Amino acid sequence: MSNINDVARLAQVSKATVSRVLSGSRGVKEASRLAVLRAADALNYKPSAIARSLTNQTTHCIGVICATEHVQQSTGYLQALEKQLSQHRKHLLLRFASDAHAVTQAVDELSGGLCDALLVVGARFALPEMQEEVIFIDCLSAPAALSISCDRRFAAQTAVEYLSRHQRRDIALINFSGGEAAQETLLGYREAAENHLIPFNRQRVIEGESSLRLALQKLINSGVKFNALLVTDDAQAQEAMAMLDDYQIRVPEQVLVFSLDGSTRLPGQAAIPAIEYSLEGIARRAVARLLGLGDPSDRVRGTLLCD
Amino acid sequence: MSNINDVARLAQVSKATVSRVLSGSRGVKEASRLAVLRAADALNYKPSAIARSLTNQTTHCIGVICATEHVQQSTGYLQALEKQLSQHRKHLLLRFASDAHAVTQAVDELSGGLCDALLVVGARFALPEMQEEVIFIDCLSAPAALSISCDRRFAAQTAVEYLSRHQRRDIALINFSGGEAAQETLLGYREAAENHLIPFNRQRVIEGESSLRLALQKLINSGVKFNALLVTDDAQAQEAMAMLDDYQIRVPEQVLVFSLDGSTRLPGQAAIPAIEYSLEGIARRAVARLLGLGDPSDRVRGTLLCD
DNA sequence: CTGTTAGCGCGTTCAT
DNA sequence: ATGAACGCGCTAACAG
Repeated sequence: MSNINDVARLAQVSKATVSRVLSGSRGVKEASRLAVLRAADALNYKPSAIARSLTNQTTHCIGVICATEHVQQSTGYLQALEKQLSQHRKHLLLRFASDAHAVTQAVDELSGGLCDALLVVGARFALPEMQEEVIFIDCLSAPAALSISCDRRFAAQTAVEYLSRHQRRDIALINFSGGEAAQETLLGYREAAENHLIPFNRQRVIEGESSLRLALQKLINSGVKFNALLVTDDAQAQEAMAMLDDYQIRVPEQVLVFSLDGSTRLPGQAAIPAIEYSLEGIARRAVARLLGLGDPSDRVRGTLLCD
Repeated sequence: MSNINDVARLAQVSKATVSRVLSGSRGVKEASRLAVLRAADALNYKPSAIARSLTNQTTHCIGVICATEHVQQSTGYLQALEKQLSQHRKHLLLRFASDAHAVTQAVDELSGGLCDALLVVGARFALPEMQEEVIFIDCLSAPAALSISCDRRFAAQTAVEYLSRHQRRDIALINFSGGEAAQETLLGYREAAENHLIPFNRQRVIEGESSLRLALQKLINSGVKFNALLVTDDAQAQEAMAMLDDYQIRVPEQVLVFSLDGSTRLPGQAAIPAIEYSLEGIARRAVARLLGLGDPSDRVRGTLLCD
């Protein structure tokens, strides 16, 4: 592979001029400009990305750590992210990690100057603190200031309104097990209920259970009536439906299951009503934040999705 | 971020010694070894991957260009590849590309010294020649010497044997539209048929049609009888089944559809018999080839998959 | 407008 | 065993 010196020699100019032409090309005589271009072309010269990185202290690489539980979910994100990144001439360095330890390790290995920044996607587990420049997408337990966060309050409100409109007023909620996401969701749920004159019944809200099965079990055991069930995502919805089926409770006739996040749903999957977030929108914001643009307090609003 | 000079200064040795200690070479007094280690730890020093790359002329990055038509297919490959690559301490630079032009562009952008090698996955379209170091996975129209290729002959044989065992002896084949893959598949089909005393009927083999619909149309119009249908992959199988349904032909009672490649099947998808290739095995071979190991003529054999 | 010089951070001689 | 010096390929600052 030829380097900048070869081009300079062939074009009869100095390295600096070659660099100027190929980088910002301002303030260069047209004659030498052409000479450089011609020489570069003749030698099939490609500037070395590494040498550039060393000088500029920037690699144009963004590390993406996929911590998605169900790998299928990651595909949509990856595609959306890659699209946004390549539009900004950034490269995507991919890494999968299925637990906190693996994430930490991935962060370590990617932060030897290899990446300009990191993105962690879909971590459902507790994450350790990190000093690197990291943005979190769809992660629970991540500092809000560094997260692309969904407007969960809005989602819950929208869901309750939809259900109310469909004469489902006994709405149960199996919430996130904690954190801001849980608070906001509950807030939206209560607000919308109030607006629609639906009395609040604490027994219909399950929080803090470690698994959906336990939560739903608790709900059913409590004996409280419900004809709609709000769950936090599609995976939960699937589980819930399977379990309701075991209990001979018909879906959606007896209980309408609603997913508060159906964004990573696959084409062939069962269509239950859900709030859907635009992966492209999320990716766009994430990339904007990486570039220092965008407002951290800005939240993504989902769309009601029902056939 | 601290650099090698800082460490050298703090450890009261020269850069060279620091480098020796951290690069594992022997011949360093134990005292200075410890001093360096201590200093590096104190400064939280990480050698710069980029500076290393510049001197070593190797980045440990492998570019992966996903040209998969249905993006869901890529997930399995990506996961398998990332696993193998990270085991060899390599990084995965991801790129999606949906046509030949996009692939070319991706190759261009990734080959400025940024990657040590490239991997193209799942291209179903014609690819241009490229001079970079590239390995092709699951691509049609790629030089055999650079491909991780499946033993299609074996797959077709296995399929025919399976069908014959299930009393389906009128086996139609909608083959690849050309290339070595088509030849091998046909070869396997004929060999197995011969072994099982199934007479060969050219009308049952459709080749060179641009789409499955056209091919199947042609097959049906020809009026030839068939009670089994071999197609090249799951996407084709889905289409075929939809079309057979339109024709009121019951699957599998009247026609058993068999997919010659069901590797990237999703969990929830309809289970038809298929040959499945181990994504891990494929990824392993691909990485081995990148590292200069492995035998180019070695082909991956699939496994019969039926519920 | 252009050439020269000095790094970016590290690995690797080559002397000592 | 170890330090000084050079080079990887490129860009930025400074002269001219």
